[in-house]
Amino acid sequence: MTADPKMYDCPALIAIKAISGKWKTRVLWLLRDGPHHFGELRAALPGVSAKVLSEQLGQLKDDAIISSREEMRDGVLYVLYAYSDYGRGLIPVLDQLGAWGQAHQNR
Amino acid sequence: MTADPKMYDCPALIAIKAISGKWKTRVLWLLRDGPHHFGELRAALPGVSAKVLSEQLGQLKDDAIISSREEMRDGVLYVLYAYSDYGRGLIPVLDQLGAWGQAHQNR
DNA sequence: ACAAGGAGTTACAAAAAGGTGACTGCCGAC
DNA sequence: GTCGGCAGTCACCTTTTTGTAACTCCTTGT
Repeated sequence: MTADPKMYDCPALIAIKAISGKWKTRVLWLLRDGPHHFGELRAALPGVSAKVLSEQLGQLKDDAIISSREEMRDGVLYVLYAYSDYGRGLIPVLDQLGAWGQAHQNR
Repeated sequence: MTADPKMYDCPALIAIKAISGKWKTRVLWLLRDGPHHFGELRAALPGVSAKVLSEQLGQLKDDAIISSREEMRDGVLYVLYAYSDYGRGLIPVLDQLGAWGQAHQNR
């Protein structure tokens, strides 16, 4: 990835690769108003499978955009996902992307 | 697409769908400094096939981000691709995406 | 011991995206 | 009329991404 010369010509592609995926932007959208655990995300995203959600959360974690912490509640384990400080830097970008997307939708 | 309720929750996804594709951002990058014809784009993007380039140019045209016009030069037909006025509105978004991508790359 | 709730994982299947090589259509020069 | 340069298209195949269903692990309460 870093060794790919074609990538150099287009830094935007690096950003896109980090946030594209059928559910990633939606997850990132949901996490704006605070941490959510796996089951909440799953319930909020009708149609997502545990497998794919887990994969995409893993990729967002690998990119350090989100982080997770475990929490015991009532003897049951919850894994909470939230933006990392680094990941929060992505929010303005997502906002601008969203603004353009919305305008594009009803053009 | 417009009828998909899940889309509503995440306008950023609409934008991403419009610009994601292995070559779209790179094409958009090249078109910043003026129109280019098919063969030029192809030569500037080592590894792209005529089929896929043609497909992606078609999608960018369908989204009205770029436009094309034909031109005769030396008895040979060239098809020039360039940003549309509407598409130029995407440039600041790509810039911000690129800035984040670059920072992300060497984090 | 076992049930219940949460968080995944695994093997497999389907769908979408991208790639290949050969082919077509157009136009003007020879 | 045939050749060369440009802009694609077509049928087919490979790779990547997403989806499905069944299953595991962990912890506390009964």
